[in-house]
Amino acid sequence: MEKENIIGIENKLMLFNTLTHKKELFEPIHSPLVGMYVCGPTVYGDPHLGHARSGITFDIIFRYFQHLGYKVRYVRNITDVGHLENDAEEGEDKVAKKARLERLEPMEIAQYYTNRYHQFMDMLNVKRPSIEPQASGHIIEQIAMIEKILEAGFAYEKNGSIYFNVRKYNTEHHYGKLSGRVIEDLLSTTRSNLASQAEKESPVDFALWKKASSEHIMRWPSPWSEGFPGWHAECTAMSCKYLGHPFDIHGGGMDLLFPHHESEIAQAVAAYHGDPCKYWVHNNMITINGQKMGKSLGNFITLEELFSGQHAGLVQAYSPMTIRFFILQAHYRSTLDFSNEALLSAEKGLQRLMIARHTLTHIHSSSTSSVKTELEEIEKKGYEAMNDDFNTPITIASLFELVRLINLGSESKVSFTEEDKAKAEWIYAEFVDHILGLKDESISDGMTDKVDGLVQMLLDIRSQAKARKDFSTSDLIREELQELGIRVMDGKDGVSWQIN
RNA sequence: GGUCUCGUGGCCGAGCGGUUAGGCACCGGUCUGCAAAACCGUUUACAGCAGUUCGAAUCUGCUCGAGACCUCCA
Repeated sequence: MEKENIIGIENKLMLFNTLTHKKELFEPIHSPLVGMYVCGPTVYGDPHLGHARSGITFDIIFRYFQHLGYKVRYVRNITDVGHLENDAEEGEDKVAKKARLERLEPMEIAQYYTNRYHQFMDMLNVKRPSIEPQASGHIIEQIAMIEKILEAGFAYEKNGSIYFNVRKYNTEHHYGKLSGRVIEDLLSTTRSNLASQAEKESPVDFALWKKASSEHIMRWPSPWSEGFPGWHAECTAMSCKYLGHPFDIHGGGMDLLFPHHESEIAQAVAAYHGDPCKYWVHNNMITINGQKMGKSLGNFITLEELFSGQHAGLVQAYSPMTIRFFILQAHYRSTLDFSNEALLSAEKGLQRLMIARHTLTHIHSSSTSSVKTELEEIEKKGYEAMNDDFNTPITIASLFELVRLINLGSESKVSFTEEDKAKAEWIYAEFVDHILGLKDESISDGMTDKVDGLVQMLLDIRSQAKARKDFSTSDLIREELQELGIRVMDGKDGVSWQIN
C-alpha cells in the first residue's frame, strides 16, 4: 500500500473497455474512489472452473486498484432469484427448480450454494467483495427501477408482467452498443415460437417483471402482480444503489455480454438517463478440448473435483494455488484451454517460484551488487505489465527472471547485497502476495516446527552414516522418508528435503 | 444464417512492425557413494497463399481450420 513507491505508474493504467473495443487510460470518476460491480454466481450449483476464472480475474483488478492506492468499493452480487432456465413462460427459476428437485426451500438452496461459493473462493485466495447483495433482498429497489422505466415510457405491461420495449428504446438510444448486435438481425434470429413471445410485443423485448404462475414458489408483491423480477433487473438496481450512477467498472464473463449486459445498459439509460458505468470489463472463457466449459454442455469441472482429483478427466488433484496460478498464466481476455498437462506444468512452475523465495533467505550477502539493475528492471517490468490491462502472464514471466537470479545467487554466480535481498523479498511481497495473491501452500499448521525437528534429526543420523560410508543405513533412512512422502535431496551445500 | 474472436515451437501461453517472452517437457552440463531432486545452459515457432514495407508472428486481402454469442451459463 505504500503509495510513494509506485507514484507515477498509477496514472498509466490502461484497461480494455469492451464498450469502445480498445484499451483506455483508467481514470476514476471520483478519484481516489473506485466503484466496481461484477456479476456474481447464480447460486443453484457448485462453483466450477469458470467461476474461478472470473473470481480471480476481478480479484486481481480489485487487488491492483487497492495496491495503487485507490479506495475501492467492490460489489459482487448473488443471483438467487429471477434467473430462468430459459426465456419462455414455462421457464423455471434456476434456484426454484433445484429446490423442487432436492425438496428444499429455495432459500436453503441459495444459502447452501452461496456458502459453497464462498468456501471455494476463499480457498483460491479470492478476497471477499466490499458488498455482496442478493437479488432477493433487493426486490423493492428493482420494482422502483421498473417503475422509472415505465414512467420513461420504455416498458409496457401485459397480463401482470412488465416487458422492456427494446424497439422503442432503440429509436432514441442504441440497443446493441456493447455487444455489437443489430436489432434487425436480432429480430430475424430470435426464437419467436416460444409461448412467452406471444405476450411480448417483440421477440427482442425482455422481461423486467414476470407474473408468477400458480406453481411458482418464489414470488413477491408488486404494483402489477405477484411475481418476480427479470434477470437483468437486479444488476442495474443493485449496482446503482451501492455505487451511484454512473460508476467506474462493470465486469463479468464474456458470455454475459449479450443479452445481460446489453440489457443492463438499456435499463440504466431508461431509468437513470445514462450509461451505468464508464468501463466494461469481460473475462474470457475456460475451454476444455477447445470447447467452452459450460453448464449446458455438461463438460464443466467443479472446484471440489479439481481440488480432490475426483473426476474422470483428472489424473490427480490440483491445489487451489495451482489453479490460481494456471489462470493467471493466461491473460484474462484470452480463452484458456484446460488440460492435465497444462495444470501439471503450472503446478511445477508455481513450486519453483515459491521455492526460490526460501532460497533467497539462504543467499550469503556480499558487499557489492551485480544484480541491482536487474532487480529494478524486474520490478519495473512487473508493474508495466500490470498497467497494460492486467497482463499477469508477463508479470509472472518477470518473476521467473527473479527466480533465475536468486538461484544464480545461491550458487554465488551473482552477488546480492543485503539491500538486494531486501529488494527481492519486497518484490515477492508486492507481486506474489499482494497483487497476484499467491499463497505459499507449504506453510501450514503448528506441527511444522516439530516435523522440521524430526526430519532434521533423521538427516543428521543419515549424514553420520554417510560419513562412515555406511550407505545401507543412509539409503534406508532416505527410502523410509520417501515412503512417508518426504523427499531427501543431497545438494552441494548439504542436505535438504521437502514434503511432496 | 447473422455478429465477432482466434489459429505461435512437443504442450500451455505472452507478443500488436525491427530486440531471448515465460512456464512445463526434451536434450547437454554441474552437483552426487549411488539415486533423485535442484540448478545452469540450449534446441524446436508463428495455419497457407499473395500484398504493403528497408524490415511482418505483428498491417491488408484471400483460402483453410477452430471457437464464442444470437436460449441458461463466469
